[in-house]
Amino acid sequence: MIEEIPSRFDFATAQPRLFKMWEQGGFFHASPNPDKKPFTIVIPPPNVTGALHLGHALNNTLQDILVRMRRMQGFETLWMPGTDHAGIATQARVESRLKTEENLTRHDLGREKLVERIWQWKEQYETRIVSQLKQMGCSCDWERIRFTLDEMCGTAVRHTFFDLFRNDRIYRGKRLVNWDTFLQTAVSDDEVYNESVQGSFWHLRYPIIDPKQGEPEFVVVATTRPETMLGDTAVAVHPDPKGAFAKMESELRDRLRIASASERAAIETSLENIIERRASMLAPLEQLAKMAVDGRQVMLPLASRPIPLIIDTWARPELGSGCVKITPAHDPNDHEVGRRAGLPLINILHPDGKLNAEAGVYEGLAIKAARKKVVEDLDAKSLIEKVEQRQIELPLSDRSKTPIEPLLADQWFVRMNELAQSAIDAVTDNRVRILPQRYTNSYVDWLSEKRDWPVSRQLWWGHQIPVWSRAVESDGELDEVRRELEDGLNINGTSAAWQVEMCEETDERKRKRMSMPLATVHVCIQKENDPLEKILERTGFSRVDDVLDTWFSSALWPHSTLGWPAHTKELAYFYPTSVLITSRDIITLWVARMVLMGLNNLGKVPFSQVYIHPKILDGEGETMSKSRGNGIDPLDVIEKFGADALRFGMAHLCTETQDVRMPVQIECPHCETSIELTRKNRELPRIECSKCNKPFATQWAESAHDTALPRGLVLSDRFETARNFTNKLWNAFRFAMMNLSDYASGPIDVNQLPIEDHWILGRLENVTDQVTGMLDNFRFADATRELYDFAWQDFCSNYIELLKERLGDPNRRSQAQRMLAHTLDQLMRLLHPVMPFITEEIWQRLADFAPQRGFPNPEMPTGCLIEANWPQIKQEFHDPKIERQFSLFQRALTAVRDIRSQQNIPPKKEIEFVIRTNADDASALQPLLRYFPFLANAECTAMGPDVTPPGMPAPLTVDSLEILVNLEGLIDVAVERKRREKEIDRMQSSIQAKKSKLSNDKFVANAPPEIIQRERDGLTQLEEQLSSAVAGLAELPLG
RNA sequence: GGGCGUUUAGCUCAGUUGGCUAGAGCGCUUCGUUUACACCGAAGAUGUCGGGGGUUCGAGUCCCUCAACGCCCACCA
Repeated sequence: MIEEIPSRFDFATAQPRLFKMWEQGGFFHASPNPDKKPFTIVIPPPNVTGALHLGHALNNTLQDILVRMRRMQGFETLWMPGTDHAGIATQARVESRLKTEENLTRHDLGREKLVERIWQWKEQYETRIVSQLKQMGCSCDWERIRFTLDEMCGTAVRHTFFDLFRNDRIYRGKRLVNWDTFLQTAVSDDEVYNESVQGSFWHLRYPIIDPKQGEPEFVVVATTRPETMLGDTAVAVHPDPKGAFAKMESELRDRLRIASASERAAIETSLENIIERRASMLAPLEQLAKMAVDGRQVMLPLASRPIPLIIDTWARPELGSGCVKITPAHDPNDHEVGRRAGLPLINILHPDGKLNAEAGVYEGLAIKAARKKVVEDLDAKSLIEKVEQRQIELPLSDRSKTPIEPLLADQWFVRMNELAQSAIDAVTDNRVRILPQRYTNSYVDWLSEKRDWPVSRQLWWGHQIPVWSRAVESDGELDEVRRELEDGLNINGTSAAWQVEMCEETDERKRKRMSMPLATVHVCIQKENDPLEKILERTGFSRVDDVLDTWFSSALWPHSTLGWPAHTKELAYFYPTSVLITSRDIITLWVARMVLMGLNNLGKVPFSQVYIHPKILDGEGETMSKSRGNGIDPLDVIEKFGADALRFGMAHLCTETQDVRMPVQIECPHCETSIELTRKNRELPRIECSKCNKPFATQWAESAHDTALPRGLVLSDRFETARNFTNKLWNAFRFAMMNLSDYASGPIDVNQLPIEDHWILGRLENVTDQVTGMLDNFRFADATRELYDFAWQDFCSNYIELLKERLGDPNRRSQAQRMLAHTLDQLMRLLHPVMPFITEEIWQRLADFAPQRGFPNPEMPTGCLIEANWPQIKQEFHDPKIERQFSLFQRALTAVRDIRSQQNIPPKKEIEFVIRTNADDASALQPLLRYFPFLANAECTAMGPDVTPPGMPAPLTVDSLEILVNLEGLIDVAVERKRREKEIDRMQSSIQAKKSKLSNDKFVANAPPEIIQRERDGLTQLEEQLSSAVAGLAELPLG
């Protein structure tokens, strides 16, 4: 019979079979049930840009653990699955593939066709992601799967946008955006990264118009982007250089006072620089500041435009020339300066990165060419003071890897003032708790800035902004449009709303020159395909092309997926959700926005707890990513170690730390040797095995030569422990099967249970209590550790070993079988959330042999473990006395084994020993003595306070026990002497430490009495043990 | 510049409110194939708890300080 069960768990066939069973059994599906309490988690929707990585595996494992536990605890449990359309990321992927495979741009294809292509891509990747999640065992309600760009989410997005628009929380404004000239779209700040490159720093001379006696001829400004000078509209100088220098100096001196030694040198250097600089620069800067106040101008070279000299604190006297050119349309800081000073904005760029008509003769040149030409022309006029070479931080687009150009563009914004405050309040008054708590700081800090949220993106993939706009050129036209909207169309604000955006530029001539309309009228329509759309289009309105930031729809995820704005029964029952589990990098982007949108739309926070899990780094401390070649695919781990091992491994490393390191190996497909992946070898298309010397392919394999080779799995040996654990469980189950063939159900008589049964029942209760509490508090690593130790040590190594003796005794066999079935059953329940597959498999097979089991009376549990009851927390068997006695037994066992091992006594050689101990412990240990022959091939011949030591006693002391093993005829005197001397040494140093502690008056006076008593007792015991050990050593023959 | 975190065995990490003779897994050494399991069992070795100072009867744990590493945010004409 046992031959039918292989000695290793065949996870590869069990996983799909069990998952199908759960899915078909409808266990994943949740629907409102008034008899139960709801437990809801919404999945952080993975982007449809690619496959899931190990971070997702961690994130989703943790969610499934909670979901499965709550389901077993009797909650109506909904885990809402779905994916995110991930706006720019997805569009960029599809566009770049279009380029490489078909040499087409999105403009060749057109909006509709491109979006169609992206939908195809989405289908493909969504399928893949869902399959990955299912292979991991994720018990989401797959019938409810959503997509942030599907119709249901779209309705929620439109309602939300309309509501914000109507309540004046949405506006259009000019804003400098990070413009990607390659993709021709704005990208968000977090899609920009900086690269440090060697670059030039040009110092340009702008001639001063009509310099007076004693005034300089030029003002010098410095820049890394000289071509932007064509858009300059001022030169700024600090209004009070003297005050600025003084302030800097005093600040530095303050810092110097409290600085640490290591900081001192740097501060002193900057202090010297400031003082030196003030000496040479103060007078000229003050002169320039005065000229600025007098309204003087400089001549902008090449463009030959006079531009004003202005004062602004943005010009920092300590930097560069102390003066700064102001290009409001192409630099975020300059834009602010321009706004303060009322400067005109001159945009010199086309969206494709070529210069426009404002650039005069430079029109049509790309930025790079324009820069070269501008520098040449300035040089020809001797207007370049100097060129420095230095390290420059160059902003690049994460999507196209091309330089970012700040560009002024119309963008839509959400006013954050009140919304942000509501989200701050929700956390500060604990309606939402973020764990670990330290992350609340970044959440609150970020929201506190209350910066308006730019929500428009110049993309085609996303929720198109539901606004129709019309430019208005005169006051009369504006009145006419107003009348039409108010009277003609009778827009009353319930299903459409409108705004008038007046041009910031009041000078009509300038406005016309910059072709800015007097005003723009925006109409927002709540419902899709409203007839109003057509009417507006007939009257000169056109729809805004932009789509919304992907986070706009993600922000609605907890309620949009439940059907909002419809008043569904799901929404009423499952919202607010219970917990959100996510990673720290999207606390601001996502978590904060969900909170404020939940409050805005429903008046309730979307979840009460947010658990932030650690980030997984590779063995060198770097972020894992596919592009770096150090990313682990969860499917590789599942293939090699099984889904349960993946999950256990993930949960096991989930401590409260912010990062976790995981060394990455690639496995040779020929001989299964693991080869460490390092910075050196991780980007190779093929690797040669260090053991069998055969080559194999990696993810980078491209040439036919390489792709023909078998691919190595990218893994981490950190999953081996978990895999071994699954196998240990499997074999414990095999053992049970072997011994339950004649199982007969029936009650277990509590009064007849031996001490080891009391002990395991107590442990079971304790572990249930611990694990439940730990999972309640997101202490996943602690919970798995507890389960691992209990299952491996207590259950397998101790309890099963002890049961073997009873199972061989016909009189005691049936009670032992019932205890075995019960304990295994309970253990499987506790492990199920972490390792659903193997536990379900074992549990079901256990039912074949022992359908009715339980303590003290047998019951017939439900068919599937996934819906079985979570073990109850009782403390009936929790008994410290029994725990202590059992631990004494275990330590005595180890002691006897130790002697055997030290003395090299063959395992088959039976040995004898006696135990000298007090009457209480002796009677407690009595029932366990029978196990020594089984577990150590050793016989305890006598026990009690006055036993006579055997012929050649080898003493060993454990707490209150003195164990004397008879070594007659076995002894290696030299080894034994050494062993005892070592033990005596240890005792002596221990005694010394205790003595000095107890002779310290202050310790005796201050320490709590129980601590002192413990020291005294310990000392007495040690001294007794020592004297007996010394005596024993003296008796030892000399060899 | 502001905020946060980490530093404990060769490696990856635990160590709740100070009471520790500092633990686990992997790796290492020795022994073992007795029918659950060699993805196993038994035993063992390995630590100035990053450095220095302080508080305390007592510090891996609390405070100060120095150092190294990492993350986030801001800024860089």
